[in-house]
Amino acid sequence: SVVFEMLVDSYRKMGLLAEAVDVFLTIKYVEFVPTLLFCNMLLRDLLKANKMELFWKVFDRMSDMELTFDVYTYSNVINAYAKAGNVDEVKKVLLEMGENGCAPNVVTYNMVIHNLCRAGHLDEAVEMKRSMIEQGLVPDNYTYSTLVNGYCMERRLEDAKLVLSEMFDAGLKLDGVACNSLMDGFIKQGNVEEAFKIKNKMVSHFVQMDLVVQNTLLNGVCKAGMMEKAREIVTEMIETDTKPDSRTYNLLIEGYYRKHDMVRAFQMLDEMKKRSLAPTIYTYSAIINGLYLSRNFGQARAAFGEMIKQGLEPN
RNA sequence: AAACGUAUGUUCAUGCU
Repeated sequence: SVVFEMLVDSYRKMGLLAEAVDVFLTIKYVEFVPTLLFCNMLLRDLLKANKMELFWKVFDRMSDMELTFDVYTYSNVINAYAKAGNVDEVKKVLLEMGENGCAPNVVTYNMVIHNLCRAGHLDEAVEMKRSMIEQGLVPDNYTYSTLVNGYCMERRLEDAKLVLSEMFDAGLKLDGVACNSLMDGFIKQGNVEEAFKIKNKMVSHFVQMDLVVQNTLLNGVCKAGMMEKAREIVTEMIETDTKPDSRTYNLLIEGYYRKHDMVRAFQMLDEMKKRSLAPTIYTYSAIINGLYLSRNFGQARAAFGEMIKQGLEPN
């Protein structure tokens, strides 16, 4: 069995998943049961690589073996159904695992709650939080942040705020991810001011301003045309050693082109390249839109050509 | 033998609405 696992492992690590699965499936004719961890890692790789047919083949074979699945196994199954957008099956996994003697934990519930939120079933998601408490589990930062984000996606910002206070009342410290979801929610409603109020709250609670938060705020000010404020944010990022990424520059480029300032937009593109950040399809989209807006169709076409040359696929 | 090793939340572009 050691040789067997080494063989499958080698294939896995070389990214030859089809081969790994082939070997795995020969188990039927061999007289041993592989370890659960080993199977779980194979499932995880198949999920990551989007090889869903292989995933289910392996899972079916696992079901035929003398294995008792653990929470990791079921997490993989949940992710598999989630990938297919099948929320009903996701919920069923929760019941099934209970029947099979594997009690769902906080992570399992969080995954289900996340998928309910994604499907827009917020009431069910909240209900799910209630039942996890009934099971003696304690909702954590992920649980609350997921719900905050769920409400934000539905534009129910007041409800989102309530969850945030609930989290705080539960004794959890102010969570940067939850705050970011809320800020993003307000920004998408055009309410930059409210977003900055949340930022100030973060500062007063000593919550780290990370790259994601700064990009969120930058998105707000750039969309609002507040480019002086945008420069301030970037300066603050550099001072606090939060390295801008390609999204940061994409947002700046977008902000400037919306103001018909292609000179500064191109300056941002240069600065981005100087920091050895590769332009993405978003970068080129912004540049092309800007050039189109200023009626530079030739340059727009040239930018498109350059994008192709960089090996970026137009979508 | 033990330990280690596998699962969960947030940010960017175009058009139509």
